[in-house]
Amino acid sequence: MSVVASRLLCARDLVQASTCGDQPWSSQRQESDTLTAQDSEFTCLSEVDLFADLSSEEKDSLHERVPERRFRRGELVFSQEEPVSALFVLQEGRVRIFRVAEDGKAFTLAILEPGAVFGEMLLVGQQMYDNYAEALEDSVVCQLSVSDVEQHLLTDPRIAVRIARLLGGQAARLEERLTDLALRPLAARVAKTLLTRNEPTTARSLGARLGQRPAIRITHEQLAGLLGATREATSKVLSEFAAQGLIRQVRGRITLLDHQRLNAIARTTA
Amino acid sequence: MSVVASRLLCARDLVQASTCGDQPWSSQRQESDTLTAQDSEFTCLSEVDLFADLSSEEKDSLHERVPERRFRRGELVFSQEEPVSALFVLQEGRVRIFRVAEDGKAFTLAILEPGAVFGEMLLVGQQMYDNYAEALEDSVVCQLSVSDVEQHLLTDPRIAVRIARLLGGQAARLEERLTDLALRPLAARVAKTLLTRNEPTTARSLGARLGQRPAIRITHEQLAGLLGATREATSKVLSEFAAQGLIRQVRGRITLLDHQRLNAIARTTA
DNA sequence: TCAAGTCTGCAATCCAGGACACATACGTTC
DNA sequence: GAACGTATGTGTCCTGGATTGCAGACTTGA
Repeated sequence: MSVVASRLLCARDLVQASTCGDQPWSSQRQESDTLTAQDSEFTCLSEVDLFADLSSEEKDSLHERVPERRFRRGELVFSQEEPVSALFVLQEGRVRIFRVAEDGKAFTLAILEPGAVFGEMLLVGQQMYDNYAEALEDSVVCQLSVSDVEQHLLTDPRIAVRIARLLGGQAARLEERLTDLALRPLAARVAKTLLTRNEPTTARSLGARLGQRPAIRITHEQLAGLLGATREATSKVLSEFAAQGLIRQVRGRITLLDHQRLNAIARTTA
Repeated sequence: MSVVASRLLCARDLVQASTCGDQPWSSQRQESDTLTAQDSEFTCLSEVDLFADLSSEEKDSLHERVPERRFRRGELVFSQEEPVSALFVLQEGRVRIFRVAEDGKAFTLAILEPGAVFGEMLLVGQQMYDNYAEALEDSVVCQLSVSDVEQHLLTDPRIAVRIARLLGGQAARLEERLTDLALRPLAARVAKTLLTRNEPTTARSLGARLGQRPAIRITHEQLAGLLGATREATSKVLSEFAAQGLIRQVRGRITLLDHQRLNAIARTTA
């Protein structure tokens, strides 16, 4: 049992990544183009249901004190050397939360899309986390400082409930993944992950909301890290899926063709 | 990769279990005897830090409306047929939370000791859980009904924060287990689990607090279920540990002898 | 337009644990 | 104290994935 090697090194020395060149969301854009043009411009706080209960004045006032930070692909948003000191909202780009074992192997806890909140453990005082967060592409995050959090969030009962809900949902999903990892073969986990990844969970997958499911943007390696499997094994499963017409693959993105059968595979046990 | 078979059947038809005969906590008793004699008599609410912020009057008032329920060893506290409809506090006995896959294999999410709160997902509205809860021995639980919860807990900001903390801690532990399952060999997981099980986490492991660590009360099979491994594989690891003088085993209980080396093994990766 | 890095495919080999099949021992019961 | 159920010890065989090594296709930056 083990996992993708993606040594930390990879994550580190990628401080080049041109700011121009690649438009990370380019393809998504193509597909959801007809929608609102400003869907990559949201204010950190709107659209994030953690703050849904705040009036717009409150949001504005909070928003003013929220610095925005940019990370280039490969950069670490936080790590052990630079522990979580704020609550983050991913505004643009994609971020991977992961852990690294002593031997360098990594396991991915989550791959976040815009609208996601992370660093939430800060909220509940749990600090002992050796989690890392890496920008998978050039990203923009807003960070609420600890004091912001304490003043505006923990004191507000409406938000406290939202936080509880957030963490509850998280725990639920973790329980699910844990039992899947324990009880299901790789193929099932692959299928399941693809299916959930395909759902519009985050705040702004506008295109998706219209049934216009875009391709899932993920590489075999990223998927493997999320599954606790090797890239090779994951690739094999995906190839088989493709051969059976369940999915279509194009370098870095996967389109689901047969939800039905994928679902069946996801429920597989032995 | 897979797991203990303990078909659900086992959990069901155990409706005999003598009420007299065995005193579940008998051995613990022996070891913490010198302490307070009423440590198995706590009021559901005191000692449970979820309610720590309530005044004793509040606790009393709440306590009156809290029915106590007894379950015999093997009985299900909740299941899919009888979904979670309340928030439970384990007062006496031990309860196992688990899930069952389509093929009958089970994975144990937690084994709870007195003072533990469960059914917490109810708190955050998440309902889609196919979790089961089974009494591992004759047990007593208090149950707060949904309306109790809504009136007294969700509305109270102090408690909302406690809930968030509870769920946060849970998520943290799940993340840990998930990455361990993905990255560490069985032996490491066994060692780690033993070590954490040995810590006094729950509200009342009074004996333990004095460094007087009692034996861990768990069978190989239960441990295996918790680890996502087979009973056989788990047994083998434990035998090796015993042979190396790391632990001592007596039918149904395990005593740790060499925390040092166990810790080293727990950090093992390949 | 070329070189370097990234992503995916493929195959051979290895091995931790799973699946089974028993055997023994302990404890509970009557 | 006989008998059954539960807990543990072992052994064999078998397989899903891990490991390793490499090759071809795409992308991207300069």
